Amino acid sequence: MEIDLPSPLIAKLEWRHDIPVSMREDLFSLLKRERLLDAGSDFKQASWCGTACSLLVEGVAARYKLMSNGRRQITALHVPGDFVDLASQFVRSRDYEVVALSPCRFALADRDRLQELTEHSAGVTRLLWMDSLIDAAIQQEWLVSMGRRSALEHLAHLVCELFLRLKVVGRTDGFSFRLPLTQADVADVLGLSMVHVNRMLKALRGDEVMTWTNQNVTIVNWGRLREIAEFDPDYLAFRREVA
Amino acid sequence: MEIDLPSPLIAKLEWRHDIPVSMREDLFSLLKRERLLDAGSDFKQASWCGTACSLLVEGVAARYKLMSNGRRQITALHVPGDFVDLASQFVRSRDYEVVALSPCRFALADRDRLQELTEHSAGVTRLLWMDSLIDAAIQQEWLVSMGRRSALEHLAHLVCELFLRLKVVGRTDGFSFRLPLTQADVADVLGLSMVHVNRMLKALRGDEVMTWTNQNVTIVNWGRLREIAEFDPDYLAFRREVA
DNA sequence: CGGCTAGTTGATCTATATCAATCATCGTGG
DNA sequence: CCACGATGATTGATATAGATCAACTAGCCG
Repeated sequence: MEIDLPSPLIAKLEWRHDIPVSMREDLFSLLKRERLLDAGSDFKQASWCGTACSLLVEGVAARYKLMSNGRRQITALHVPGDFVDLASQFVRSRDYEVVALSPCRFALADRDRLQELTEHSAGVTRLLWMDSLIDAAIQQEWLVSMGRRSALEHLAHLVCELFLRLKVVGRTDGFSFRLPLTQADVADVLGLSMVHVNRMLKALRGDEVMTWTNQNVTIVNWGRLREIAEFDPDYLAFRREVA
Repeated sequence: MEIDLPSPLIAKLEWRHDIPVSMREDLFSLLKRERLLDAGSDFKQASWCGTACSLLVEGVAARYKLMSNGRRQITALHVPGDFVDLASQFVRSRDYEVVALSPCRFALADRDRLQELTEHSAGVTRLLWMDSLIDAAIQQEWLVSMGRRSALEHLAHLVCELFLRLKVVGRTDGFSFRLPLTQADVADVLGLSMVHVNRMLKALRGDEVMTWTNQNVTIVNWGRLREIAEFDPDYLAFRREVA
C-alpha cells in the first residue's frame, strides 16, 4: 500500500490544472517514505522534521501561534493533500507550531531531493509554488472573515471552505464529513470564545442549516450556508464547481 | 534615472540573504519598464496589468476585498520593494482589488520574460518564491493580530511591522515615516471601526508611545510599542536586527 | 462507580460598533 | 483675501456582539 502516498495531493492539483504524467512521476518518486503522528502530538517533535518536507496524507493538522498569556490562534488547517511545512524548505520559522488534531499519516519529501527536483524541473517548482500561493489565498480569505464577517458568517464560511477542500480529496460522504476539532479548537480558528462558538453552532443547527456533533459535520442546507457565508470558492482555484 | 528600479527590492532581499551579482543582474534586466499610478486609482484599470507583474518602487498600495454590504477588508499593504501581483503570474484572481494609496511608481516585469527566467534560473525562482512565502508569513501574523490581539495591541503591532519594512528599504527618518492611510483605511486594515481606531491612536499618543498625525508616524517609545504589541520580527526573516 | 473531557446554558460584563455632532485643514473659485 | 465645500479627525452617547465566569449535563473510559 505504499505506492499511493501522493494521491490526495494529485487529486487536489488535478482539480486545478492538467498534470502531465512526468510530473506525476516526479511527485511519486519524491514522496515515498511514510510516517505517522498521534493525535495531539506536536509536529516539531517528529524526528524527521528537520530533514524533510511533509505532505499530509491522512488526518487533520493545525498550524497555530501561542501567545504569552496563553491565547492561541490557529492560522491554518491542513487536510489530506496539503503540505504542512513547505515553507521550511526555505525559511526557518520558529514562531509557529503544528499539531496533529487526529492521527496523521505523512509522506516525506527529503529536503535535498526536493531542492534538486526544483532545480531541474521548472514544472514541478511552478506547481508547488502555486500550491503555496493558494494556501496564501486561503489565509487571505480567513483574514477577511476575521475582520469583516460576523461570528456566524465566519463559522459558516469556514465550513463551506473545509467541505470543498475535503471533497476534492474524497474525504466527504454526500454532505457529511468528519472534522476532528473540539469547539475549543474551532474557537481558536475563528478568534472567538468557546462559548460563543457553541452558540453559533446551536443557531445553525436550530435553523436547520447544518449540524456539527462530536466530530461529524453535516450540511443540511448548502445553499443557505453559502448565502450566510457569502461564500465564493474562486480563491480555491478549482477549474469547475465542486458542489 | 531609469537604472535603479529594482533597488528597493534588492535592498529588502539583502536583509534576508546574500544575493549573488548574477541574480542582481537578472532582476535588473527583468525590471526595466516604469509606470505611474495616481493616488486612489485602482490597479486593475492600469493598462499593463494583464501582461506584466508589477514591483512597487515608490508609494504605498493596498490589497483589499469588498463585500456585498460595503464592508471592506484590507488584506495587505505594499511598500517599495514589494511585488503587488506576483501571484497573478500563475493564478487568475478576480476576487481581490489593489488600490494605490499614494502616487505609486511601478517597475514592470513582462510575464513571458519572467516565465522564461524562472525556467532557466532556479536561483531567482527560489528568491521570488521565498518572497511570496514571507508575504504569506506577514499575512499569518495579521491573522493572529485579528484573532487574538486587542485593538490596541493590533494597532501597535501593525506600526511595528511597517516601521521595519519601511526601514529596510530606506523609507524611514529616524523613528518617523510617512504612511499615506486615512484612519478609515487603518480601520479596514485592522477590522475595526474608524472611530475606534481614532480612540486607540489617542491612547497611544496620550501614553507617549507614538503619534500618527496626517500621514506622519513617529514612534516615541519603541520599546514600549514593541511590548504592547508583543512584537517579534522573526517572521520578516531579516538576518539581523533592523532596529 | 468515579473522574475526565466535551458540550450546553445562563448571568453578567466589557470591548467595540454605530450614530451623531463638532472641529480642523486644505484646495478652489469668486 | 475670503467664503465655500470636501475630506479627515475628534469626541460623546448609546447599543450590541461577544467575552468571561460559573454551573450543570452527557458520554466515555478505566
